[in-house]
Amino acid sequence: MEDMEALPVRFPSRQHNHSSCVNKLLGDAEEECRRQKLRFTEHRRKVLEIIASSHKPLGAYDILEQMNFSGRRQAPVVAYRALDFLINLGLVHRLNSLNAFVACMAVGEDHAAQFLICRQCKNVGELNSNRVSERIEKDAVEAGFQVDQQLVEIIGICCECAESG
Amino acid sequence: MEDMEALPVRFPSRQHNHSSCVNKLLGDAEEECRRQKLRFTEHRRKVLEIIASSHKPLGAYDILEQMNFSGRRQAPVVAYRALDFLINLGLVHRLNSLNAFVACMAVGEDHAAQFLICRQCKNVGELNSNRVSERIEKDAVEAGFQVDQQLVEIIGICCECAESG
DNA sequence: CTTTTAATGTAATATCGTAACAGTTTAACT
DNA sequence: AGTTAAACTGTTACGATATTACATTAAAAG
Repeated sequence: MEDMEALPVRFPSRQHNHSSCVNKLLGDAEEECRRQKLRFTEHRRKVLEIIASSHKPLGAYDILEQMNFSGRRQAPVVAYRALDFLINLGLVHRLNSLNAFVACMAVGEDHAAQFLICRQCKNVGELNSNRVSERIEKDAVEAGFQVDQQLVEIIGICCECAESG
Repeated sequence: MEDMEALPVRFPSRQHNHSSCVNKLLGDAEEECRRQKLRFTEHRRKVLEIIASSHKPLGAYDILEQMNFSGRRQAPVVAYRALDFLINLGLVHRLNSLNAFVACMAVGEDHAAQFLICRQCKNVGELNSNRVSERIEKDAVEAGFQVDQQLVEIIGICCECAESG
């Protein structure tokens, strides 16, 4: 018998409101940091803001470019440090196939992180299917392998791009 | 009802015979090139040989180091060109999480390519579960996404490392 | 044997990411 | 408050990964 629960897929529609995403994520970040007694510093806020303002993946150097607070160009390590922090907190994901970063769309949901990468519009969604992660886990175990981490990146064409030819 | 077909998993055992892997793969490569009227040049042969001689993933620059035919150090692009060729032919896979390359263990089998990466011994196996790839395909389609390519990399501990503590 | 296509050689450069270490801020504890 | 420990920042330098561009040579097709 097939499991019919709804998929928690998140794919950004073309005309959705970015600024509400950003605010939601900044709020989540603040709260999470308060809870875990971590510091949500200016760099970290800024990097999260930059990433959250784009549903297209950004490279570390793209982010860096947008970090010129005071006209000063920051060193790469500044961006990487903030990214590490945000990734550990689960607020940002790294896309290995692109060497790029996206904001998490399911903060606090303890989700499998599977990515849908549209090679036309470059938007990235999260599939987050427990069926997929469980299938991987089961088959790996059956093969004698103990799973710590799953990286799943799915490249193709998103719904909206498929419709508009 | 659960699909019970055997998994075509390939994980290299510690004492298996590398040289037969290498010969098999070189033979497959030659045959495939003859069939497709492609040239199996010295660079390509050498790179495949180097990769096939290791079940641990190799970086492009590791490969390059082993390409010193005549004492001359090759330019990086030489390795990358050969790698592109071999990847297109399906003889070599790229591991995005490691920026590294491994020989295919299931040449000509038209397989889903899912990788089991042991973070202790660094060996890499192929899970190649159709159940996984079909699950991904189904769920992505259900989410309105048209899949071209799946990248699945599973990080953990292999059977032999788990046994030996 | 010439045309065209594919592969190579070579240099330069782009892109991505980290190490090391001194200095500063913040939090925690007398 | 004053002291200490931990975390964060600034800065420099460098390492690792990958591509562009273009001139040359080799191979296949006609």
